[in-house]
Amino acid sequence: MDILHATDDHVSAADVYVKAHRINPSIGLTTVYRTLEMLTRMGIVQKFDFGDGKARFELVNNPGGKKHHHHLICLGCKSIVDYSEFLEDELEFIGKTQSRLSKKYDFDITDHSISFYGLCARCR
Amino acid sequence: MDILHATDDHVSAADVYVKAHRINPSIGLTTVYRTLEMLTRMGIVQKFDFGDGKARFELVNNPGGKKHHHHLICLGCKSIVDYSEFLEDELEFIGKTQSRLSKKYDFDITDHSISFYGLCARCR
DNA sequence: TTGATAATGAAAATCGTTTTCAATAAGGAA
DNA sequence: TTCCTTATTGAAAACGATTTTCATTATCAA
Repeated sequence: MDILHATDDHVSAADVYVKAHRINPSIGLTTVYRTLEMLTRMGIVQKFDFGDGKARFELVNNPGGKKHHHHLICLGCKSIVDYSEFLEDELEFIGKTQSRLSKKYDFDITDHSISFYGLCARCR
Repeated sequence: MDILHATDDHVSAADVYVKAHRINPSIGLTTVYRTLEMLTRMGIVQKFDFGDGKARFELVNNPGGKKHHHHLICLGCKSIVDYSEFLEDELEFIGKTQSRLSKKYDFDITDHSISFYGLCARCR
């Protein structure tokens, strides 16, 4: 958790492993996977899938830090930008849509994600 | 493409392979992957990642069929519901947000995806 | 018909992730 | 403390989706 806390990035299991291993070389990759899975199940960590074959992890509500946000994904270099602006509009739209969908499809909706895809300045 | 056209589902490469193989047993899995990748690059097929480890494919603008839609994903059984209702609200919200994000982050945004997560009736 | 190039499938390689398993650590009861 | 049961750990193996390699087969223009 210190490691997750110390970085803004969306880290992969391997990223965490490298950092953890640097601190304590006796830590194995398996433990990193197990711990990330547990933290995810506990709701402390959120697991993302950006489609590049490896999962990314991020602390939920990194205290004093990250809050609700979404992603802007560059299809060129696969870089990811977090954004958390314009959430008022989102709140309104999502709230409305979610309640309509819940009703119509009899789903108990607990979460959502919005991603925008495109090309960043460097990849254009 | 006939195979993709004949199903509403989000099929995996293996799904396509099984169906293709049934029609012509000389078709290999490699070719299925290669073809799906090509169609995706051509913009004819869209590749999705629902976080269950395998990619799903779907025809873009399945003529007379699928149009712009998003997904409702059950965290229990991993089933996926397409929805294409309430797009007027979405259009407004997405359009506004997209143009703001484009400007702020200097991104050339070409696409977006919205996913809702929760539990379907059977998994509750 | 020929020859160069493209497309194909089988098998091997890759890579992220999960499982197995033997070794070690923890923790409670005696 | 000592003993015993259970939990945690990491290395190595297994796994599964996808990609790469490579030799074979099609394609097609000259």
